[in-house]
Order: sequence, then structure tokens, then C-alpha cells
Amino acid sequence: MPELPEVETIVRSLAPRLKAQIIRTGRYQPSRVFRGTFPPELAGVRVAEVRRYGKYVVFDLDRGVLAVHLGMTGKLLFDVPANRYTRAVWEFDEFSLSLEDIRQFGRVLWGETIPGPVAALGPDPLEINRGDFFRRATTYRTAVKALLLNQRFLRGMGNIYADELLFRARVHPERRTELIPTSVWTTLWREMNTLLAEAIQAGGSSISDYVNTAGEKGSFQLQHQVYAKKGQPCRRCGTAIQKTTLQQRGTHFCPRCQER
DNA sequence: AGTATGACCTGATGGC
DNA sequence: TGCCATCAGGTCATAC
Repeated sequence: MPELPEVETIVRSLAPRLKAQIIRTGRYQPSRVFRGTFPPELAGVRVAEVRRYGKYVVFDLDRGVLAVHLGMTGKLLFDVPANRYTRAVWEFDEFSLSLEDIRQFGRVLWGETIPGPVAALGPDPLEINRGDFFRRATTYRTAVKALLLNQRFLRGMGNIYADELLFRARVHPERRTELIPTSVWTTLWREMNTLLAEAIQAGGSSISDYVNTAGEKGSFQLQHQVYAKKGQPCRRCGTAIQKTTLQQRGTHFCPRCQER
């Protein structure tokens, strides 16, 4: 479910409440989310920081690091009753924090330092400069959308924002990276920054059921120009938006504005 | 080594 | 109403 702007929104609502709080209990329902390894006993351990790392919500504890990926359907919610999709509950003095995840594509990782799979991710899209973006991008030979979805290239872009970015930059999703000129990489970098900033500003995109920890929906879906707009007229040229499949992901674009 | 392809889960939706 | 196929914001293991 959540991509960078949604996770950023979640982290911003989690951090003020959790910072300096002490975990009293952690309870875990056996599920795929844990990949066979549960976190150790965390009772009495203090939360130092909560931050976003790509699409992960990272809890820096006084002892160890808890990293939560929400997958497609994961939610972190305060003070909700348990249900069949509750995978983890952390109790604090004044409130509880629950992880719900219907499809179990999310994951909970623990490490004494940042867990390996998290550390292996590429730079943050909002922190990388133009030169590094260009240098990293041009080391790959693939369809540009596949590059944007590759978390080792950059951490945090997902299907919605890849499609929206490529529309803004007027680049066809299947365009080969080795054929993209420097000027277009510059455009992609610039548009990526404004797109993600605007999406964060709007609290992310709520397509069906995404909500932040306060139960509030984001509103950036109102600003989508191609995602889930199949058949609707392009906002720039009026041509019907097309939907295809690329790497088994629904891919939306304007066939006129985004030529191969 | 880098890239493409199923696999993993459950629920919602749409066509017949 | 029921059944079946398809789709969904993501990664991961395996096959070329």
C-alpha cells in the first residue's frame, strides 16, 4: 500500500507520540510478516527516534532497531482492538500501537543495528543530488519504470509515483535507460522532488483504505494525472490515458505526451 | 551481474 | 445471487 509519501505521513504522526516512550510489552501473532524471526523481548526499552527509511518505518530503540515495512496492506494504528489481521501490538504506558496487515506482504525486522535488507537499499529520493541521481541511473540498463521501482536504485518510489513522475517528465515507462539523454534525467530528478514534496504536503494518496495513524486519509489521489485514469482524457492533450502491464505492475501513461 | 518472471497472501470488484 | 477471473499502493526467490 504505502509508498514514500504515505510512509512519511505515517512517520510524522507516529514520531511525536512515540519519542522517549518506553515499550511495556510486544505481542506478535505468528505470520509471514515475521519471516520466522520474532523481535527479542523489548519490555523496558525506550524509543529514541522514529524515522522513515525508504518505505520502512524505522524505530531506533535504546537497544536495537525495529524496522517495519507495510507491504501492500499494512497499517500502524493507535489504540484499536485486535482483529484477525492484527500481526503485532506494542503496549506503552498511555496507548498501544498495532500493526494490521491483511495480505502479510509487510515485514517486521529487528537488528542490533539497522537490519541488512534495509541497509541494502539505495539513497533517499529526497536526499540524492542531481549528479548522483544521474550517475546511479546510468549504471542500469532496463525500462525506466523498472528502474524507478528498484529499491536498490532509490528507496521509496512505488507504482503510483513512478507513473505520475514519468507523466510529469513526459517519459514513456518502457523507455530504455541507456537511451535517455542527460537533460531528461535532469527533468526526472527535478520532477521527482516536486512530486514527492507535493504528495507529502497532501498527506499521501488514499486509493481505497490507506489512512495515517490518526485514521485520516491523504488527498494526493485528487492530484493524480494518470494513475487509475485509464480511458480518461490526458490533462495536457486530451488523449485517452492508456493502461498496460510492465513487470506485472499496472502502468498508466499518455501515449501522446509520453512517446517511446 | 543484471534482468525478467512467478510466488507469496487476502479481499474487492466486475462480467456472465 | 453465485461463480470465476482479474486486480491491488510490494518485495523476494528463481531462472535465464
